[in-house]
Amino acid sequence: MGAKHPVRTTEKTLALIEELMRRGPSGVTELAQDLDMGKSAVHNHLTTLQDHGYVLKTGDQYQPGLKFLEVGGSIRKSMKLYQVAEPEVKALADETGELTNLLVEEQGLGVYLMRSKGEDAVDLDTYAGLRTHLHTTALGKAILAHLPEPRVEDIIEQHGLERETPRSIGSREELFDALEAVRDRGYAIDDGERLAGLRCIAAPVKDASDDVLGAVSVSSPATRISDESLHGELSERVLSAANVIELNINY
Amino acid sequence: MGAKHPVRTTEKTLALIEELMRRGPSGVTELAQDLDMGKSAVHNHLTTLQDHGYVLKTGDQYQPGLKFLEVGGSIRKSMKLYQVAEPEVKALADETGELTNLLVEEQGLGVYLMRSKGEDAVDLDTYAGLRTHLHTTALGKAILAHLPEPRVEDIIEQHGLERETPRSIGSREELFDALEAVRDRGYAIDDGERLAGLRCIAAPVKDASDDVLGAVSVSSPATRISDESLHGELSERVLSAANVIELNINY
DNA sequence: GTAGCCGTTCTGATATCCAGAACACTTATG
DNA sequence: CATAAGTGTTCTGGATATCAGAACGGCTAC
Repeated sequence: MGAKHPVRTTEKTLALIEELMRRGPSGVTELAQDLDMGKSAVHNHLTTLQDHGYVLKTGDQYQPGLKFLEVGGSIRKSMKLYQVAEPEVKALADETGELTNLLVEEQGLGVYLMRSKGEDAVDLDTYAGLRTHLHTTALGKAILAHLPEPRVEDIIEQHGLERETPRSIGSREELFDALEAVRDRGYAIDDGERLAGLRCIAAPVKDASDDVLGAVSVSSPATRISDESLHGELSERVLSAANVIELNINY
Repeated sequence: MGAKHPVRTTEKTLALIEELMRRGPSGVTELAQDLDMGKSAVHNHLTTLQDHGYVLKTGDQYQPGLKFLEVGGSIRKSMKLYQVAEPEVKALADETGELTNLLVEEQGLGVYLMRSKGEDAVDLDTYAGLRTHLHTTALGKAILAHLPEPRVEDIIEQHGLERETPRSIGSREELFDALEAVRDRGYAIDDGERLAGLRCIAAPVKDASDDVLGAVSVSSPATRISDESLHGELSERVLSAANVIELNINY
């Protein structure tokens, strides 16, 4: 997807922002070294970004500013799926007491749109905006299972099937078997594949023409959740939440 | 705060992003017209941003992508105040059943870091990342009241004191009187100043050296909240939440 | 006191951005 | 069904803005 005529100056600005994110508050000299740019160039970019609110300066340290949250928050708020799913995902967290999530696919990756913590929820280090490989989570598998097959092939091609933990999916065959199972059951599970001792169960949200819009999940420590409840009450709850969202999204 | 040597190309990229936010999904030609740029320039910028995930293309329409949420979410997650305040603001919403908020000051404006909806919460169109003038909300007044006076003068100079509604603060004198009252009471109120029929009550969060870090608030419809509870139970709850955050933030 | 950091400013050679024209394609329209 | 008018995309070269490097001023350290 490489641009035919990329704007190199813009790419430098973006690289600078991402470096700032990685490093946190930083000085001009260290950034210039890490990015192989002159100090003056870095300084020009930083002050320009500062003028527009994207970068803050405190003392001699620069850091990314909350303007990014404004842009991101505004985009999320404008998404129909978020608008109708938000109260349902929250309700699901309150009902179950667990951690619930909403994921969408963008450019072949999963993006968490929100999470909601119930009373007894585990504390994962996911956050709204976080990106993840689709084949490594129940949420992602729920989405992949309902994408057209050529699309899935594209995504594998683009992002690979890196095995994140020993238990996780790491081959094309494993993945397609898993997706088949998801379609049969109606929901996807993750039994310690991403994090030992953590179980997730996820259901897809589809629109009127059966295209998948995203997925909803519940995450729970394995100690708290029996096999029966995993495939019984809990899956019912997740499927029901997904269903309510589907109904509301099609008016 | 104008940069001495602004990077004009970067400014064009940022203008493009903000235009995309305002308009939602847009075509190349309309963007070029609105921004007074050539079509090829707009196209080059868009494809560059797309390569890096900041812009998405569906059909012939471009739109801003969730990468902004990733950057913004990651910044928020790295903020100490957010980490310790998040569970408290949520607990405050559960206790009171109302809408609760967390605001910080950045570049003279208020930025909502989060909001949490209790069972009976009103539905405002605020969202995480939204910016607001400090003098127009209880949250903002709670912060202004505890900033050094020269800083407050700077902010007035920079952003003015536009009156958003007839009841809201619109002069330097009104503001300083209000801030004095906030310091006396310990909390700030907004009685229909921003939205008719909406009452807010906000308390500042300060660090060990008494610098203000942000503010916490509860928003409630006036019909549900008497004068006694406003200045009694409810203010106690907000102050208590702010206090817990202060304790936790200083270890 | 002076050596070594830092961020900031300045300059001009040079890399690159971008207007405009041409192209490919789809959708209106007579 | 032709053809006109819209779209996004590609290409080019001359104008322009970017950026390396050097110089500056303000720190802190020793």
